[in-house]
Amino acid sequence: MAKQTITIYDVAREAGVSMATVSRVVNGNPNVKPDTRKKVNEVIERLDYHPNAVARGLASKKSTTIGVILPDITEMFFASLARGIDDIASMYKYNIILENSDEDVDKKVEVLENLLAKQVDGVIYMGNAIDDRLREAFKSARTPVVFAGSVDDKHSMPSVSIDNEAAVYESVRKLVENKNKKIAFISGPLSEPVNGKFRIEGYKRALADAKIDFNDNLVFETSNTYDDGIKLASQIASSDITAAFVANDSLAVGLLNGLQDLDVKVPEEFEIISSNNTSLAKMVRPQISSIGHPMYDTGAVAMRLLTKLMNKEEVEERNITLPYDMVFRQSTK
Amino acid sequence: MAKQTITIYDVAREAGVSMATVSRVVNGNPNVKPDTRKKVNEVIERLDYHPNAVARGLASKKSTTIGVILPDITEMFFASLARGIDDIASMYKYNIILENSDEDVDKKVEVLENLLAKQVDGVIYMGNAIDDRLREAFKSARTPVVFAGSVDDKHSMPSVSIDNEAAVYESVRKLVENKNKKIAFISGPLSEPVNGKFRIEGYKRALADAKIDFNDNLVFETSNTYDDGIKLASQIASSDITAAFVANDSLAVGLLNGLQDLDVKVPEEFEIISSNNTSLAKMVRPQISSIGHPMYDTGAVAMRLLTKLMNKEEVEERNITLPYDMVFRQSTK
DNA sequence: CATTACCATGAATACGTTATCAAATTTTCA
DNA sequence: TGAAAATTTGATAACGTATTCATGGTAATG
Repeated sequence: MAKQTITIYDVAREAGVSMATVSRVVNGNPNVKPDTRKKVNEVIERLDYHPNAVARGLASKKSTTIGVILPDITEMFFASLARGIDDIASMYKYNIILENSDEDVDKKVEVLENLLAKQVDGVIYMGNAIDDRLREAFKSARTPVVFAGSVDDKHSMPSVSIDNEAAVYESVRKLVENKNKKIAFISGPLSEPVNGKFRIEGYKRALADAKIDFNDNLVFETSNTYDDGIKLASQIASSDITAAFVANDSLAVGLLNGLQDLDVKVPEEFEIISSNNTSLAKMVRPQISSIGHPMYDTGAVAMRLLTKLMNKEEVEERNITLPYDMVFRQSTK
Repeated sequence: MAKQTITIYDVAREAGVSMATVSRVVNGNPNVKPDTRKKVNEVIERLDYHPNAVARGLASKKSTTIGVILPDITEMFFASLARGIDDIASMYKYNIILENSDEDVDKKVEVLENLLAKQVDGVIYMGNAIDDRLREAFKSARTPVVFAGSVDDKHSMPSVSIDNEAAVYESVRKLVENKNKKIAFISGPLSEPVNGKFRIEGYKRALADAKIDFNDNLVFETSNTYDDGIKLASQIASSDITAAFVANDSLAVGLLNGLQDLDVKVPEEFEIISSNNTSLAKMVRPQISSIGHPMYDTGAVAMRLLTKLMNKEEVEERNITLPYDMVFRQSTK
């Protein structure tokens, strides 16, 4: 009953060839006579032989596995990216080892070492915070790494993302055009470059273009959660702010619902533009205007870039910027 | 520059011991003198030695990796389960290889074989459809498999889930108590046992208890998407149906928004109870009453069960049913 | 002090492939 | 037809670790 694992050696013996030949057949090496190929394939079929990927990995030094590090798979944004990655990965016969980092530095480094120990052929990193220790770990790894959905602000790593500065600029300009004078900037931690550097720069530039003074009191640093959006609502409602750019959809929905619970009319009395345009944005009422982040494509392109790097192909550009679009819905006039 | 991989052999030589001893130290084998352990550890530290997990896997026949098969990681329900799985997995030092199946039978079988080739120590399967071919593949695998979030209706596989029949019964009973006579049952494919068997049985039982005749025209079979919920709305609105159990949150939100767009008042004119209580349910207005499915816990418990099976520990019960709770919000009176 | 039991260690081998290189076979071409 | 070239094949050595079994050393026992 206990059918023992059948190996390449069993196939070789049964087919009357050497294991080298079996290996060639399995790997599609052209240097094998059609007759023997057929014979070997028959035996493989008959014995139901499946190559052991671990042994193969040891011998070839390739695992056909890549590591994916992300903050939290339950965040729609990262799940969408992950889906794009996985689809392209499986197209190229790679598997994905998923690791949730919770944006915890120690955990990230640990997780990376773990992945490297497993001999992954490449790593895709998602997440906004990146500290020197992690950057160092990435650099000393002999394994290609691609950032997806964010860029290392020092541009030391290959990456795929959108131009967040421009996208936020465009969003805020729209709010300005709609006659708003007091426009809030609401995001997660400003320590993350995407917020504290790129996005806020876009915000400032749009204000400057409109000759509106930047006011620190209009910058709200919170977490990217629905609940924090709700909490923020009363504070916002009791101010004279009339519009906000919100860097995350869940956060924006929280704010939206919170404001409406306080009888603030959106968009008549308050306008909102969020970032990412996850499915959430069109599921709430009023539907939220949002920066259309090509999430799936970002993952897909990142994975494609990674395949090139793993293959040591020449890549023209290591830092890829994907186009975004502005999706205006009912949360703006 | 090109720092070559340093192996257990390098450590052994440098520490003046055999590789067997190094292996013992690395694996925490108690049979090693404290002095030598210390010495070896120092060398490991100094050389920055990291055991090669692939070689280890080949030698020990354990990969400390498990496979996770799910329909689509971008569905909140599965993402939450996956998160629970991952947290427990990393607690037990396992890694997760993620595979999206898209509920495609061929792809599932292929994906499973791929996972087995990679010598995963266990598999967690999520998804509602399961055909004989896949069941056969699971059974012939010498690797433990656990179903999470669904049960094989033949109970041939270990599983962790809630009692969907009871949960739907309770939901529909609530709708009956609220004086609804025409109550719709809306779900994804009835070919999936969770819908076509468990959930609809609960629906029928609740109707029978209330002496309401089961009417096939009140059963709507669709897909679990927001858009299909929207589409369904006009059909529902033009009928005399006054309430619905909806087997999926996205679908329910689509229906809710669709109805409201048609000026149907929820819950005054139409009541909705959905299944799963993902974060979506409380993000829309009115908030949706829902079956509180312990998604994270389901994943966590499934993973814990899997560790026991991989460890060949005795398990008292292979089919675990987790408690759910009913979360009544504003979509019911 | 001699004997036994136990603990710590090392040598050698297995794990199942791929890769290298030489040998054997076939094909080509003058 | 014979030599050279090209193609196909096999023997064998990695790959980096865990594991088994034997052995030497040390402590315990009488």
